[in-house]
Order: sequence, then C-alpha cells, then structure tokens
Amino acid sequence: MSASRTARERVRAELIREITDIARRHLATEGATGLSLRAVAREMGMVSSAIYRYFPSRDDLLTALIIDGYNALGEAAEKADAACARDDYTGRWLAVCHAIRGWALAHPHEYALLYGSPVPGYRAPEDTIAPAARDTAVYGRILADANTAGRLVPPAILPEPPAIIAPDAEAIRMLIPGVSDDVITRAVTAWTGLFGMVSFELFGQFVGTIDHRAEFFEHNMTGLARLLGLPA
Amino acid sequence: MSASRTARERVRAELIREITDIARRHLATEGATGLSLRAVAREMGMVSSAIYRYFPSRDDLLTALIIDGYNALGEAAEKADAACARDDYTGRWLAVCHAIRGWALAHPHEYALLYGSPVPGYRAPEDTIAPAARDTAVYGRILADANTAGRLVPPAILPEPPAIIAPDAEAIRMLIPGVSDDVITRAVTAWTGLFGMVSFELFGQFVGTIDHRAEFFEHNMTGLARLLGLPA
DNA sequence: TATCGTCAAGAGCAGTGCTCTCGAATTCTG
DNA sequence: CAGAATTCGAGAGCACTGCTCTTGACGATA
Repeated sequence: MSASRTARERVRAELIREITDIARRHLATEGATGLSLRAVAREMGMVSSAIYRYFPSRDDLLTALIIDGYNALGEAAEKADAACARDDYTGRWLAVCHAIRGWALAHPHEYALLYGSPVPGYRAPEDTIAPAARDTAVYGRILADANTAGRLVPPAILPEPPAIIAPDAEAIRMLIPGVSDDVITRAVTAWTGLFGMVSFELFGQFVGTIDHRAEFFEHNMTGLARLLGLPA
Repeated sequence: MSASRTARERVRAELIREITDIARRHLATEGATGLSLRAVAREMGMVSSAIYRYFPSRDDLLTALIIDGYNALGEAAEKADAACARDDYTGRWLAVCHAIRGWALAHPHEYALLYGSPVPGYRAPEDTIAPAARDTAVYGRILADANTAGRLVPPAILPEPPAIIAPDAEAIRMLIPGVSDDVITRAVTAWTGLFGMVSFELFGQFVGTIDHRAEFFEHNMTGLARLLGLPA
C-alpha cells in the first residue's frame, strides 16, 4: 500500500520541484517582488489556483527559495574551504570570501533575498535558521582550526571588549570554540565586513567610485584576515 | 503675472509635499512594496488617476522618497559630527556611526530603501547620487581632518594595496583629500563594515545570537577606528 | 465495485499600476 | 476684458496580482 502511496507522493514531490525550479528562474530574472504564482502556474500549463495545492501561499514558496539559497551559498562556501590545504587558514578564509562574493554576483536576486531588505510582510519561519548558519559554520571552523593550531594571533591594536557582551560572545563561541571574547568580536567585524562589502557592490553603492572590485575586495578581505590575526 | 503663476505652482508644490508626506508614512509602516499610489490618493481624498499629475509613476514617487531619505540620513550624520569637538576625531567617527545606526533603527524601511536590495525594475536616476554622498562626505572630512592634523596613524598590520586599485583610490580621494592609498582602502573597509553591521542588525541576521547590539556595535566601530589609525 | 481523498479547473473578490477621455477650472494672451 | 490654451480632477477601463470557494473528475482504498 505504501507503494501506491509513494507513487502519489512522488508525482507530488516532482511537481513541487518543478514549481520551485521555475520560481527560482523567475526570481533570478524578475527579483523577489516580480515572482508571481500565476506566472509560474502559467508556465507549467496549470491554472493559478492549482499551485495552492502545493504552496499554500506566496510566502511559502518564497521560504522554499530562501532555504534553497542558504543551502546553495553554504555549499559554495564549504566547497571553497574544502579545496584548500587544511593548515592554510588565511587561504581558506579568502577562498570562502571569494566563494560568497562569487555566488552573490552569480545569483544577485537570491542573495538579495537572503541578505538584503526583508520582504515586507514576510516573516522568516524557523526552517530557515539552520540552513542560514551553514556558511557561518564554515567560517567558524576555519577560525577554530587556526586557533587550536596556535596560528591565530590577533594584533594588539584593539581595546578589550566590554564585559556586557560576554553572553553574546558565549553564544557565538558555539561556532568558534575555544577563542577569546576579543577574537569573537573581531570575527563579527570581519564577517559583517565581508557581507557589507558584497552588499555594497551588489546593491550599487560602488557604482562610479570603485571599478576594480575584485582586487579591492581581495585586498580588504586580506586586511580583515590580518585584523583577525590570521597568518600573513 | 509671476504672482498668479506661482499661485498655481504653490498649490502644486504643496500637494506634492503632502503626497510625499503620506507616502513616507505609508512607507514607514508598510515598506516599499506596500507603498500604493491608490492608497495615498485615497487618503488624500483624491481619485487614483489624479496622483499621476504629480508623479508620473510609482518609481518617481519612490525616487522622491529615496532622495529625502539620503538627505535625512546625511543630515543626521552632519549634526552628530557637528556636535563633537573638531579635534576629537575618534569621537566624531563614533558619533557618525551611532547617528547612522540610530537613524536606521528609527526608519528601518527607509534605510532598507537606501541600502537594502534595490527595488526590482527600479533604476536609480542621477538625482539620487548627490544626496547619497552626503554622509560619506561627513566621513571623508573626519578622516581628512585627522590626517592633516597628523592624528591618523594606521597600524602597520596590512599589506600595501595592489597598484591596480590606484585609479579607484584616486576617485575616492576626492572625499578624503591628502591620504594614501593604504588609508583609502582602510576607509572603505571601515565604511562597508559600518553599513554591514547596521544592515545585519536591521535585516535580522543577529536575531538569536547578539542581544547587546548597541554595545557590540560600539566596540566594533571602535575597532574599525583603530584599524583606520584614529587615536585611542 | 463503491467510497473517499486528492486534484485541476473555473469563477470571483479585492486590490494594484497605469492609460484614456471628458468636462471644469484656471491661467495666459490678444 | 474676452477668448484661447493649459492644467486639473474625476471616472471608466485594461491587465495584472494573491487568494478563496465551489464543482466535477480521477484514482487509490476497502
């Protein structure tokens, strides 16, 4: 009986996959607000109301795309990290930076969906949290590895972090075990700096000022690596 | 004759102001995609088509709001800077950081319009470029002042910027006259780091990890000040 | 074979941006 | 000052959106 049941479920899963594929294509060309359930249905040769059998609302379809996006970005980061020598910590950091930037440039609308302004009226459900942490997990592992190898030596140019942020640091330490609060605040600085730079480039803030964006990015990420205390 | 002419123009200008005011209120509550010309017209007791006499399209209304937003943010930065002692360069930088973060937290949807994902199908016209540079002008002045006073001493922990970014640095030097290419790349790092942190906080990336956001922000901006070479 | 759940289709509601036309008011001109 | 020209608000209408509800058909299950 489960055979016939899975038969139904299989065609259902296949349809869901087809919907998300088309939706992702529309998202890539039109952007988030241009994503229309009716247009997706039209392309599938379906009537619009039929889509609602598979996605109860537009937001649910958006959620599926967001989860896919986080996973794709996380996978890109993982692959870039895996291609480096394990003890080349700076190289791993830079590889992840370039992977994230590269993915963002290749999928601007998807990146905007993940790290841009939240879609109004849309509230990210719990399901998106786990995949969202996939790239930061890669990042944390690099820093933790460098730290345990004794290769994370932050330059003493910063004041000590205030004691009040200790609980926050404790939470972040789950991703970067073994490091000091000082390293954790530096890690947040570098991480936000990375995405700040990618977002500025992608959202047009560099138009007219910075042309050699890859080189500028590379240099700045190297600088953040130094601030983190990664070896030169 | 110019009196009667300005009579018409005056009521026209007044109506435009009223439209943008209502639109800004709607934007603040509903967000950019929730901004509806018909809703604005309804609130004005106008019929929807009449709005098009004043704003040829929704994008034009959006452009007006964007320009207003850049000016409001720039003014907040200017005021924060002006309230500091001229030779307290670190204090001025921190004041501008907090002003920008404060404005962003107070006007999240407007901030998203300026620094979030670009509205799909919307192309920023030339008119937005000048107001957009208002806050960066404040920033550049602080660094230039510190530099001419000999109080900008960047710690020697970074490699030299590659020669290929020299033309970009030259363009940016218009905002921060007199500084080296090295300082310019650091300035970009700090500036993108500032907005990266504000965007992360505003767009929900810190939910569940960082709770003491003001303190975390303050500490990280202080760190970026050190990286810039501003005095302790 | 009869039943029951799943599904696509269609109509319909309320809303959107935007265009067009048509009178009325207002401004400019002779 | 009268007539011409311009500007403006109102209304209807087009094509589109997300979403709901009902209807009828198909296929799996007992």
